[in-house]
Amino acid sequence: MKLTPTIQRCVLHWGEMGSRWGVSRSVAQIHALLFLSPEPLTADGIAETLAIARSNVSVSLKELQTWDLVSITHVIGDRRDYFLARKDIWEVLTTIMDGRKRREIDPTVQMLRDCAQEAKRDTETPDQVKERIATMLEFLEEMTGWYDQIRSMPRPTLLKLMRMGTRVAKIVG
Amino acid sequence: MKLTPTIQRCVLHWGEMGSRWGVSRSVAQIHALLFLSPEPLTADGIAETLAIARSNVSVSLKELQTWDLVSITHVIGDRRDYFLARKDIWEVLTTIMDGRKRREIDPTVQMLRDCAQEAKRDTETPDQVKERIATMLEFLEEMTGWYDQIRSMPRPTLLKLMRMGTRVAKIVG
DNA sequence: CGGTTATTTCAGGAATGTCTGAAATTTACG
DNA sequence: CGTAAATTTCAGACATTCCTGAAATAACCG
Repeated sequence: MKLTPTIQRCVLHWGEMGSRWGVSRSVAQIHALLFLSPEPLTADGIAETLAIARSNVSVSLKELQTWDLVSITHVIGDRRDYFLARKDIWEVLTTIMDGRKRREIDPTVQMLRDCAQEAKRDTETPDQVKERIATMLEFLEEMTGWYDQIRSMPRPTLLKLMRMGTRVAKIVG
Repeated sequence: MKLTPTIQRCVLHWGEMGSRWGVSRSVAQIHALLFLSPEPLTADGIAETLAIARSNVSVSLKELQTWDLVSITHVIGDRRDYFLARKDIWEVLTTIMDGRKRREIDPTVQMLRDCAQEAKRDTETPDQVKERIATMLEFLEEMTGWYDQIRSMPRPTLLKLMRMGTRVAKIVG
């Protein structure tokens, strides 16, 4: 895949953003490249285009597959793996958000549940602190519950809702 | 501030999560401690409670202030600074989200705008790629626009909307 | 099988991020 | 002012993460 200035810019930017999102620069760059590429690419091709080690491409692609953002295809008469990114931006974004929720929010909710449970037998932590923990748990549960509901809605419905913006409040309220 | 097992657990967990969110462990731990603490704390007190260097506390508190999550108070007859975290979880969360949007999403939207602009004069990047960039820009603008609208709604309205969950779709659609 | 190509594993080096402690600076009081 | 307490700065130690290149493994073909 030829790396035109425009594509390069996207790839580099995506790479920088990636490191803020908890994935390595390579992973993010590879994802950007595959996302933009009209055709599937080989691991060797990616390594060459981005000038990174072949082995690095291998592990990065594995990670992208665990995120469900990249899959493998094959072409007849060629035994190399060809890699392909999800092209639907909506799916890409929701996949990433779901993953982050699972890795970052859900464990926190669990921890708070445990703390709230423990707090009953716990005489040494001040009531004010216990209450703050309880409030936080309640809030997070409400938020994640909402998120799950939103996610369960069919996309066209959600899109319509989004386009209405603040007007929904007037109609409902 | 006394570090009971329950509090310690929250602080440690928050610290681990923090590093996934792009803030250092110290910053996250200090934030957790201040958030739970019923009273404002001194920097020395924090350093002692969490067993981290005084200087580390100093820079971490500065960072938390740039995030608008922590502020300073004073008590009469004491010239030390006392630090105080926002206690309203809703505000804490929206403050963090606003910050992340500003630091991560907005620059990406800007980059995509620049690329889309540049694409007009650009003859070497394939049209398919240009189109993908355009789609992505469009989508992100729609999402951020929705976010801004949601954020502009008064909290009780939003809360009501959240509690309705998927039912809003039925009423509206 | 043996040979060839593709992929993965992994030890160690490079780069980055974090924390500490000493020294410098600021602030406030007598 | 001079002094002492409080805070900040910053160089370098420490830790973590990331990447590479060599070697091992797997997949395929004649």
